[in-house]
Amino acid sequence: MVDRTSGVPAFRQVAADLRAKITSEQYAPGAQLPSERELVEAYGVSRPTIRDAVSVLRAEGIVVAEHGKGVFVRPPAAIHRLARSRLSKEARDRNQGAFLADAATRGFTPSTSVKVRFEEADDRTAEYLGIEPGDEVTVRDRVMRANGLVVQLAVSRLPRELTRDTAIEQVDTGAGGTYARLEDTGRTILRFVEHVGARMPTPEEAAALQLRSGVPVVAVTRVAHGEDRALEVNDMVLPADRYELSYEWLAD
Amino acid sequence: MVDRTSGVPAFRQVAADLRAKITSEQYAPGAQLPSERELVEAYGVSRPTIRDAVSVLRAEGIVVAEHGKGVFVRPPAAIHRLARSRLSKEARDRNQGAFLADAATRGFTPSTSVKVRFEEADDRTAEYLGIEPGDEVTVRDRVMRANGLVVQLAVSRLPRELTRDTAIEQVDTGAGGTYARLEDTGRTILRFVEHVGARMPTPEEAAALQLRSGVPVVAVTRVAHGEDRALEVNDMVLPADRYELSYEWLAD
DNA sequence: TAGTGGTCTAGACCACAGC
DNA sequence: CTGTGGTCTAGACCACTAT
Repeated sequence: MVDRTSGVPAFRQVAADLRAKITSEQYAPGAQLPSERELVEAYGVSRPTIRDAVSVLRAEGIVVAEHGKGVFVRPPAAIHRLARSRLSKEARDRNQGAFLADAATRGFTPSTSVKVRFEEADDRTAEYLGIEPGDEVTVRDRVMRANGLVVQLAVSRLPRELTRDTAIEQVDTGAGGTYARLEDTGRTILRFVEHVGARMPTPEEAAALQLRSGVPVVAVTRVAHGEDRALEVNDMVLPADRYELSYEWLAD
Repeated sequence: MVDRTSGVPAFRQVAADLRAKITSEQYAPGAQLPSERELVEAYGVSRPTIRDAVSVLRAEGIVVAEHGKGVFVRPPAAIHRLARSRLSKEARDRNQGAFLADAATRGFTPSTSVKVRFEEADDRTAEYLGIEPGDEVTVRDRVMRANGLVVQLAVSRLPRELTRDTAIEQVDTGAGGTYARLEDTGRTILRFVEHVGARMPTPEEAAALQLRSGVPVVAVTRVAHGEDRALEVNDMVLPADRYELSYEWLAD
């Protein structure tokens, strides 16, 4: 039952009570919550109020609703750790790039869909690549799947002049991937910089990644630098409930 | 007006229409949306339906509601870049640690509240620190502010045996911070590992960080390793709309 | 005082899951 | 078929902001 004199909205009281029962494992991971109509009885409020309470927990990502079945405590997802050291030259030479390198060390079957297009650099891309806005860039738009499930979206952009007459402008870049083809042309990759942030997905991303509500995405922008210029900027989007990034460096 | 024959729920149609007007800058960043009652007229649906539509956009973090004033397109927040190279020994020696190092290079006035306590290691902490669950750990719980605004929560845990009779068990650890005191005892920090993920904040975190709805947090777990063992595990929580982490490494 | 968003009710009907 | 969540209505009153 809710306290009508406390000043705290009824739906927040219900949400807090349900949350407490979840964190105390009175409702364990995977367990079903009482139905909305049962909660109406239990707390003495109307169904829209119960739905407001449940939607708070859904936005927090701690429960999921399944139409026709019920509301369930979200079980913790299996976290994949992506170690960035996999981008070493040695690892690149062994296979087709960072994503497949990761697949190889784990048990899953990777697949990738690639679309190649050309566009004019926007301000942000131009800044990262050290070129002028409007300059032509080669865009490799990739959807990566593990066992058929979409797990990552990635969009690479390179100055067109670096990719002309190379397999980078083809869907299949061959062994070693984009980075190997860049090195074929005499460009050496010396340094990587990654910028890591998080945000809520766009509706398109939520659909592509099959994200449940309340799950943010991790947005990674990786810039590959050569001897005298930036060679590639790669924008990656990963579901935050399935991935964790690991970085390691020496203290001095 | 909504299309009642499409099968798409009315509130999603309204949300999609408003979202399109926002991304096309018909409603520019910072601009006020029409009031809910005006939207009721414009789309020919009831107010709860309009509120459902707006709450979709709020969960996506693209609008913010201000009680008594209106609903506004969220302007892009200023992003602070936290470069992890600031953890070099040189930088540590110059000041009191990573957070103050960051403040020094920017214009803001930093302040920190610290609470020290002791507890038994849980499974996760024990695993990171290479100790047994139940072993005593020293916990430094910190709230970091920039110009008074809470910008980061951090909880450090160290094996108690490493901190006994050191300033690490005091609120003020002195020049160079925790890492410098560890090195005073002859422990050298050789390696850092960071695990980066994202999730929706708990209600406590949302309150402490003054997070608006629809803003995730970036969760960083940093482990500092010495010559033969892990010395510290630090769990940090940052608001994703204000921070971005930068990592840099050499390709080979 | 007027306008805004926030909360809440008591229903109704629909769509989906499972027996 | 029953029970579940999903959508929607037409109001009501409250709390906050600004004039």
